[in-house]
Amino acid sequence: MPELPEVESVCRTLRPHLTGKKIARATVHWARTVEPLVVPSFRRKVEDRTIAGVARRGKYIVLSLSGDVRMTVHLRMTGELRYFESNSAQKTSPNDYLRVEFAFAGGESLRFYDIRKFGRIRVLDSREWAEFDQELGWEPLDPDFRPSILKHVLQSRRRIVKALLLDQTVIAGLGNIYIDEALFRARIHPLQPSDSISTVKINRLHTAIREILNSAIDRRGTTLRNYRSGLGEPGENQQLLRVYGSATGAPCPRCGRGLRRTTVSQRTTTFCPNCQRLKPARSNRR
DNA sequence: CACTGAGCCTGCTAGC
DNA sequence: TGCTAGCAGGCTCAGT
Repeated sequence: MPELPEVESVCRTLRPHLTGKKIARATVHWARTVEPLVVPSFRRKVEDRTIAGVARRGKYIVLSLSGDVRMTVHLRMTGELRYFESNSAQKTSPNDYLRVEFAFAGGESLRFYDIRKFGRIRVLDSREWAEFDQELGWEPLDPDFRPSILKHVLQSRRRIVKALLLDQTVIAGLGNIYIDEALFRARIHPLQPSDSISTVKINRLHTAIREILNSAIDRRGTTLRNYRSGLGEPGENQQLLRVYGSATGAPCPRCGRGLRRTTVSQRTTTFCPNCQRLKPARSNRR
C-alpha cells in the first residue's frame, strides 16, 4: 500500500527517465482511472506536452507538464506507475492490469497498472493545482514541519490521534503502515485523544515519523504485496516493520508481551497495550 | 466539527 | 480438492 516513502521512491526512479520526454499519445484502457471521467478531454490535455519534472506531494506523484499543467497520479492500493524503454516495449500480455498508457515519441512508455482500479489520474491547470495543493496538509519531511508544528496540529483539535494522522488535509503522506510504526515507536496509544498527549511524547512522535519515513525511503519503500518502484523493483523496508501486520498475541519487539490487533478509523491497527498505554483524556491547559 | 459507513475493486487465504 | 466468505485499505460522499 503505497504511502509517502513508496511514492517518493517511484518519483526518484522515474525522474531521470521522464524529464524532457514528450507525450505523443495517451491511451485509456479503464476510463474510471481518469478524473474527471472524460477520456477525450483527458487525452487532449496531455498529448503533445513535455514532462518538465517529477515531484511528490503527499501520496501523489506530480508530473509537471509544459504549459503550466500538472498531472497527478495516486496509486491508492495497487497502482504501479512504470517506465519502459522502447526495446522492452510489449513484454506484457494484453490481459494484464494496464489501465492507462502514455507513449513517448521515441517509443518509450509510461504505464499505469492497477489491479484493483482504485488509482486515479488527474490533469490540473494552475488554478486547480493551487486548490489541490492547498487542500493537502503538511509535508512531514519538510524542514518547516517542526515539533512545535506537530504539537499545534495535535493540540488545536480533539481527535483520536491515529485518525488525525491519517487525515491527509492535516499531514500529507502518512498511511496505515507508517502510522502504526510511528505510534509504536513513540509509545502512544492509537486511540489517545490528540490534545491529551504530553510534549515529551509529541517530540518522540515527531522524531519517529521522520526517522521511519527516511529509513523507508532509504530502503526504497515497503513491499508487502504489489508495490514496485518506477522501474519495477520491490522495496526492502518490510524487514524493518516492528508491529504492522503482526497477529494478535505476537510478541512485542520491545517488551515481549502480546501485541493487539483492533480497528481504528476503519483500519486494522496493531499496537502493544503494554508499551502504548491509553492515558485518561484531561483538558490540557497551559 | 468529528465520526461512521457505504462504495469503489480484485486477489488472496483461512476455513469448511 | 474446490468453493466461499472475509479481508486488505485510501479516498470521497452522505448521513448522524
